[in-house]
Parts: sequence; C-alpha cells; structure tokens
Amino acid sequence: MHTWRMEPINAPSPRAKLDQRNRLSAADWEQAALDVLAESGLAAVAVEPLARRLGVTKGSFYWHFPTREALIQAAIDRWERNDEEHVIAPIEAVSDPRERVRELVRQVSHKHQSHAVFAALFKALDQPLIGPLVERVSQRRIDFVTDAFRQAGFDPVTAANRARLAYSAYVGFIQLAQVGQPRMSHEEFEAYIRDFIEILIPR
Amino acid sequence: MHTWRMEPINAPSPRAKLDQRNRLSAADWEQAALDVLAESGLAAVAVEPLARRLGVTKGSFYWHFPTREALIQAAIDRWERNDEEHVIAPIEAVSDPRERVRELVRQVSHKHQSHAVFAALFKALDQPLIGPLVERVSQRRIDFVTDAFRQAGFDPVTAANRARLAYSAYVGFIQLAQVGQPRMSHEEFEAYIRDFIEILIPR
DNA sequence: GCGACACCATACTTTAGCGTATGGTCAAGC
DNA sequence: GCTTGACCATACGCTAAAGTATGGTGTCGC
Repeated sequence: MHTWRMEPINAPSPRAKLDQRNRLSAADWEQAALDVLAESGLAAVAVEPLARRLGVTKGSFYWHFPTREALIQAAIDRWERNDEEHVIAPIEAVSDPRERVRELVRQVSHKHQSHAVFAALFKALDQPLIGPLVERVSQRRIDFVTDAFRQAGFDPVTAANRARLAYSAYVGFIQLAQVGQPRMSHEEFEAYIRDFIEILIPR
Repeated sequence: MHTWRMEPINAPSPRAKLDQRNRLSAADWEQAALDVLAESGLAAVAVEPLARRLGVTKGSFYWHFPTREALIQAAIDRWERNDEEHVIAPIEAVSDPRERVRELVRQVSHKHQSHAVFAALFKALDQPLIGPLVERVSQRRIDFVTDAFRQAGFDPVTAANRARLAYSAYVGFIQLAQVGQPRMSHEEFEAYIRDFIEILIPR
C-alpha cells in the first residue's frame, strides 16, 4: 500500500548517520503501526503481525517497547503531532476568516492519509487510549471551526451549531468513504464540496 | 443498561405458551447480542461472555446456532427489519415532502437505542457481514432522503448533495455522541436540530 | 581487536475465545 | 411411567496473540 511516510518528529536521531543493515528504530515501529492502523484498524496493530510485516520477530519489538499499549500510545502521539502541524497550522495562516473556512473544507477533503487513521481511531472509541484522544482532538477542531465562523460574522450560537454540523459531516463522510458509499466521480465530489461550502457559508 | 426489547419478528413461537423455568430461545440470544453490540461493540458479541451474561454456558448457544457468525447474522437481520419498520416506514407516512424531511431529522435525533447499534456497526465495517449491510442500509437511506429533497423542490444534483450532507452529519453525530462530544443541554440540542433543519431546508 | 551495547531470534508460558463431543435433565405426550 | 426431544453442562482440543527469558550477532568506541 501507499506508505505515506511522515518525517521524523525528533530531529535526525543520534545514530542515524548510516543505518546499518536492516535494524529498526522505535520510530519505524510507530510508523508501521500507523500504516496498519489506517489500513486495517486498531485490532490489527498487534505485535506479531507487525513483526512479520517488518520482517523481524517480536524479540525486536519488546526491545523498543515495553508493551503493545506503549506502541499504540507512541503511534497516536506521533499522529496527533503530525496532524496538528500539517492540517491545522496551515489553515491558521489564511487571514480572511470566510476564506479560511472554505480552505479548511477543501484542505481536509483531500488529504486522504491522515483521515484514514482518524477514521480508524473512531472505530476504537471504547479503548481507553483512543477515546480521550478523539475527544480532545474533536473538541479542539470544533472550537477552531466555531471560532472561524464567528470571525466570519456569525453570532456565537449559530457559529457553534454550524461548526458542529460541519464537523459531524466531516466525520460521517470519512466513515462513509470506507463503504464506497459516496459513489462519486472526482467531478461529483468537487461539486459536492462546493455545495457543502455554499450551504454552510451562504452569500 | 436499558434493555429496549424488540417484539419478536416471528409470531408467538410454537412452544411459547408457558415458558418453562429459564430456558432460552434463539431470539433471546439475538436480543442479547444486540444489547452488547450497542453497549460494547461487535467484538464483545462473543459466545462465552454472552453465555455468562445470560447465566448459561456455551453448550446452550451451540444448540441454537451453528456458529458465532450465524448469531451475528441473525442479530443484524433482526435489527435491520426492526429499523426499517420503526424509523423508515413511519416517516413515509408524512405527506408534505418538506415537512417530511424535517420530521425525519427530528425523528432520527431522538430514537437513541437503534442508533447505538448503528454506531457499533460502523465500527466494524471491515467485517464481511457488516460492510455490505451498512452499505445497503446507507444507500437506501440516502436515496430516501434524496427523493424527499427532490419532492421538496430541489433539483436532482442539489438534492443528492444535501442528502449526502445530511446523512453524513447524522452518521458523524452518532459517532461523536459516544465521546460525549456534543456537551449540550437538551435545549441546546433542540436548537441545534432547528438550525440543522434551517440550514438544509431554507425558506 | 575487544568488550559493550544495540538489535534481534528462539523458545517458552499464559490467556481467551471458537468449536466439538458427549452426557445430563426436565417437561410433554402417548 | 417411559420415551422423546429441547435445552443445557462439562470437558476437551485448537488457535492467535501477549509477554518473558535468554542467548546470539554485528558494529562501534577505545
């Protein structure tokens, strides 16, 4: 599958001058965890299957991480930081608030990779590590969108409701995308996004 | 939890004149499966835990069903029939198409039980039994809403897009409801629904 | 050129759930 | 009052994955 590598969060690791043969780092495991998380869900983030995928045994894994839970924690931390940096921050650069919301919708409707992880996380809300994360991320995003709507001239209550609606539609869409439900061509999709923006931000 | 019993689909079973001591029927297992499905997701619909919950052993289960998969199939069939009958059919009774969409939103925003099952199903889209079901149900519902929008005067493309948006928002909302994300009072929720309707069906 | 350390393999033990085999019990009907 | 059959218990084998224990190997600093 498309292994959409993220750049390492920590600056070039101390020993990363010339990576010897096939040795793995903790970051490699985290990245692999995010890959299968996006592909096959949290349940598939299992130690032995991951080891097989990476061509090693779990002897390797338990050197880098004390437990499976620690890997998941590290992986979603990595995802959260990356997401914050690559989807939220760029939007905040746009000055005009009205255009900002439009840009947010467009932006978010195209980055397919990070959304797959997010969709997978939504399927594991019962897990103690995941629930709080999704709640925190969602709250942050809804607040952000709400703020954008207010700056666009909507009164606080209307802004909050539109933000909720928009975010719910986003969450629902990435879920439905997995059943091949939006049987749309690229043009239809673009038209849908245009309508989406028109409906939420009239005039 | 609230054991919102469904009425048996098949007319009163042959031997149900006076149920002897504690014996279970296949329908009991299906209902219990739906309960834990709504509470704890599909993974929790496991034979032995279910048996413990019902106060029996799995010896009982394997008399009623050949396999776990058969139970799940029967349970979701039951859910689908019930859902079709209790949420879709009543809506179709409303004549005015505009009011029909409004009623659909209101209706759907209050029946808390069936939605919990639906939310759980969305978390198991990868499962071969669940994916096609959710796809089928979603297609049916989107088509239904699309049709309602067209009857309300929208052109076909706009109607389809608004139906997609509305349904996505619905799906997203029941997901978010599980993280306690919409920290709304009852009044706030009602106001949200009013805004929801206003935004999607202007004028 | 050698010891130390990072990285990995092998070989366990444990746990939880699926499924099977088989025998027990209790109510109904003849 | 004895048999039948619906319903359930008990005991077993199988599988996959989580951890643990321990030993092996290459590569670096010195």
